[in-house]
Amino acid sequence: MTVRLNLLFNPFGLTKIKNIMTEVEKLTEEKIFEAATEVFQEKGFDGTRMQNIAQKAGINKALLHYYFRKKDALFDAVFQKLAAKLFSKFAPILEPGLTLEEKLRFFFREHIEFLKENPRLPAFIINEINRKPERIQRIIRNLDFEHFYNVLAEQHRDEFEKYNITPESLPQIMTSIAAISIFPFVARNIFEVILGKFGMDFGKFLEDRKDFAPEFLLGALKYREKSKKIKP
Amino acid sequence: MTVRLNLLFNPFGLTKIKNIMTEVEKLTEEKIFEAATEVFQEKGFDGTRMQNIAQKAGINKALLHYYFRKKDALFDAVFQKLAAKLFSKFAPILEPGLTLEEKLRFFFREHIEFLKENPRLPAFIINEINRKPERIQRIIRNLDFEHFYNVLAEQHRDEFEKYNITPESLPQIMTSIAAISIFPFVARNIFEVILGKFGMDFGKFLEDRKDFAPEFLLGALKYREKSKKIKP
DNA sequence: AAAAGGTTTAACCGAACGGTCATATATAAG
DNA sequence: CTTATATATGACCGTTCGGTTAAACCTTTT
Repeated sequence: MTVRLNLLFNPFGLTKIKNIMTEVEKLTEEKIFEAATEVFQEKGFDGTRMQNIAQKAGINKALLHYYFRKKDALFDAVFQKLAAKLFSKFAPILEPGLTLEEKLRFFFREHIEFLKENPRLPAFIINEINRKPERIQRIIRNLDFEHFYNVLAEQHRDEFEKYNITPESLPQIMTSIAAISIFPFVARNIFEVILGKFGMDFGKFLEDRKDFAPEFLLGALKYREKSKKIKP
Repeated sequence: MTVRLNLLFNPFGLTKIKNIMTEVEKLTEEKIFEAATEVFQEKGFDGTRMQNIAQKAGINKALLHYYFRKKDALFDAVFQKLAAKLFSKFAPILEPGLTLEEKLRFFFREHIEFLKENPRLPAFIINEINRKPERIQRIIRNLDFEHFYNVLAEQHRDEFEKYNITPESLPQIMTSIAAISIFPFVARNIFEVILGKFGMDFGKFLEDRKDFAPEFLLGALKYREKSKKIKP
């Protein structure tokens, strides 16, 4: 386990081969990783101090460098894991047996719920990507989007036809779906204050959004259906 | 002018009263401010080095502290100006004489064009707010949202009725509008790579979006009109 | 022209940071 | 028990950073 972890987290060098892994070691490495995940999300790469992570993990700073030799290495491990976590939540879109409508309702409900549990995740990923775009490119380049599109178009050929979803408009629609779901969390601090001015609760707003978002999106799609003939 | 600038930028202390301001001084202060605006947007507060700003402004680091005594003070000045710039772009929504449809089309076109010219602006504001939420609260608390809502509801009473826009759904709709317009810029580096995989250009995507966004949103609103009777 | 006050600079300072090292402690193997 | 190896620690190092200082320079006032 530790070997596998080190291979994942520290791909650049000296993964020590150990026959047996002590329970303590596993705990320490996990404790570090969890502490780092917290601090990096809260403070960002530049704002994070190794001392701070060590403190939160309840260990010495030198021990931090014993497990993850550089700040970069530790950050990369955390970033990669969190990015995968975020992107994996789009996977259910490809599950078979559901109509497009059903998928949309399911997606928004599950996605917003997931983000409620990981509210700092999207802003963290987005900020670090803006700070150093190479990070995401390495991750995204390995994903097979052509496959993604083909499966989706195959599964929903009729609905794509009905709603006039073309290879040209699909990116616009997908972007809007992601935006509607993610943006409230990214700009949470802004909306929270504004909503507060009207005596509204952000938690309530999010609960409402689980229903509002799919209805909103389906409305937009269905209207395309109506106006399809007018503006082909 | 310098006095006014210093009052704005450096509200905590010693605004030197000068009868006459030399041309050089104005240039220096402006040069610093512009350099700081660039660097802060690119690197964020934590990633920015005062030495780097001084270099970009073509001056000495000590002179930087002569004009803006602390990094915080310089950052606050830049942040406040940029935040105002970003939020001010929502103002046209209150202009009289246009229908809701016209406003939406106008807003998306102008807003996306503005963001094309200031692509780093939204991500910068959002990140720094997440890093230190107090920043935005000070700014937002002074805005009169009740007035905003009243004017809007007054101007478009018929359309609000027609599209079933209520005090409860308006935040959802406004959030979605902001999201659809801003999010592509915030997550630009992600979308750019994905679009590239399909041989599509991000610039073209944005141009398309100026038309797509309002149609999309109006579709969603108009569908509400249709289904209003079904689910009141 | 000389005094005064604002502007610019090079040199400097202390604190904080990422990272290392020597050493100690714990664990497993022979 | 002894040896070897992995794990943990406190002290330490070189560098970088935000910020300061003292002195030089320039412009305006008298």
